[in-house]
Amino acid sequence: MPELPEVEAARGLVELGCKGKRILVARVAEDEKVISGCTSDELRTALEGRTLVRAHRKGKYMWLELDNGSKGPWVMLHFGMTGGIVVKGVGVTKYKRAHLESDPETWPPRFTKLELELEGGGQLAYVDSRRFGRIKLLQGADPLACEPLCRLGWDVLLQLPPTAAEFGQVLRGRVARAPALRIKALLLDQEFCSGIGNWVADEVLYQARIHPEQTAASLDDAALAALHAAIREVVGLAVRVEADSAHFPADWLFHYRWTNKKASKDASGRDIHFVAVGSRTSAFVPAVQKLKSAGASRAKAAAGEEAAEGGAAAKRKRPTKKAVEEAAGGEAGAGEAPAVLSAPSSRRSSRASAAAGGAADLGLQHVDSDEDGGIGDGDGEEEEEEEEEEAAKPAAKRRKAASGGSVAAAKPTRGKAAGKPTAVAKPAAAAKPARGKAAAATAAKSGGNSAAAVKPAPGAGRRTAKPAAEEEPDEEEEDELDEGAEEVKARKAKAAARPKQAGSQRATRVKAGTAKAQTAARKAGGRATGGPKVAAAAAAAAPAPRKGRAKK
DNA sequence: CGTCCATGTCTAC
DNA sequence: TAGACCTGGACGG
Repeated sequence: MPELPEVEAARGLVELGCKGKRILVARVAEDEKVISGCTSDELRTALEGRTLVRAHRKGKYMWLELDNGSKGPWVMLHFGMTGGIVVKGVGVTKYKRAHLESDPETWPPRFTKLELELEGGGQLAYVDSRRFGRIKLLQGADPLACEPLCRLGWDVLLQLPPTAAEFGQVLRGRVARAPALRIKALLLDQEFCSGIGNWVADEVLYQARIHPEQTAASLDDAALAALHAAIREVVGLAVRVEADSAHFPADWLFHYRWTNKKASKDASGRDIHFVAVGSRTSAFVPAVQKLKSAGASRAKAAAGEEAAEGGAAAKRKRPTKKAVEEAAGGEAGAGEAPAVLSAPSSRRSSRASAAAGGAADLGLQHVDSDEDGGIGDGDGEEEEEEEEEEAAKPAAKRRKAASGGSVAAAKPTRGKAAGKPTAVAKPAAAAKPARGKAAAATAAKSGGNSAAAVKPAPGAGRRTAKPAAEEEPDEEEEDELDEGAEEVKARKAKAAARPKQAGSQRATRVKAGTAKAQTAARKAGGRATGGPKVAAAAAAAAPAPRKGRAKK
């Protein structure tokens, strides 16, 4: 999810857990989707025996510097939507992502694609359930000159133009060639600036009070200045709290946009609307973020066009969801004084800006010059964190209120999420669909994803026979299974205590998987070689493949 | 069950 | 500017 703040947090995590340590063993999953551009053996070889010197980052990409004389290769990591780093014993506390929360006992975590065993006993894993993430080797002395990285625009944390004026200049320069480009789309364009993802973009626009569909070219100086400040503030703060949303200010839109219940409202009770910009959902608050079409609508706005605004937005989002119903609703008088928004915002702003500004300066020279930096980047800001924590409390409360009773379910759900996978996945983990169509027919397609897909190094692991040797699971898999058994017990106990929903749902799912697994053969091919060990178990437990989901 | 949604790229019509 | 690519969770029936 990683958008810049989370990747930065992951970078810090990697340095925290691995910097200066030698990599004794590297296990790489047979997943040529995620491990791209090189074989898993090549990746393993590049890592084993080397010491991790540093972890660098630009935008949403991160790469590892090894003690190979800076001649490469460098190990590049991208997290897609669901990727992340887990450090045994540490990662769990650092990361708040539900899908990364796992029992410390469970190792490697589910969906591990790369696992490092470090000297001194530390262990680190790169996980990615959806497999949109990428791990690849970058050759040469300058990773920034390599393919994915060389196309990235300035990093929004380290290379944000220091002044609003400069920022405006850069932005206008880019926009000159695309007068119709909407600001949201521009912010998401990694070639323009790197690191902003969907939620950061929405948050930034919300704070800057700019409508996501506003044409970038139409933004005046004031708007650009607000945008500049908002980027600095949102990104800076998110990074300082290590991307832990529990520490985001209570008034951030972030807390309200995903409360999948109809009437979403922001911290001040204003309606949140949704529009698709560039095929991504944009959440915004029409009461604060008004769409103004250059000049012309100036008059309109003056003429009290509030309603029209809402209406327009509603129409656009129409295709999306049912949030339309409440489109017409109030707004009438809601449009005023965004107290919460402006007051605390500006208050924080000054300090946040100062901090981020410094980073930006450094960044302009060296993208990754933040050396020790990263997480707590720079000069003392501890006090501020405390403050954020304070702010976060109300956030949690409000969130509950906003999402109705669903929160009650959300909590347990999480628990379930953490528990269920292991239980269900254990067996699944042992399954590795083969490439053959025959195998494809039987094996559910979850192979490339399982922790067990992590193949031990030929030397270190032991038998790495051909996929043919499907019977016996790797020793490490066995360990896992054993280990899992106990946990399953514990979890069941817990499950019993929590709302029945969770339990029954789980059962249902498993069954569903079975049924589907039998029918679903289709696209089992692809990654995950390794062989269909325990295909039966797989069929029984592996979540079945979803059919084409061409949403229409 | 089925349907929709998701923190991100990448690629065709 | 729509799909594709993948998988899991929430929710509706």
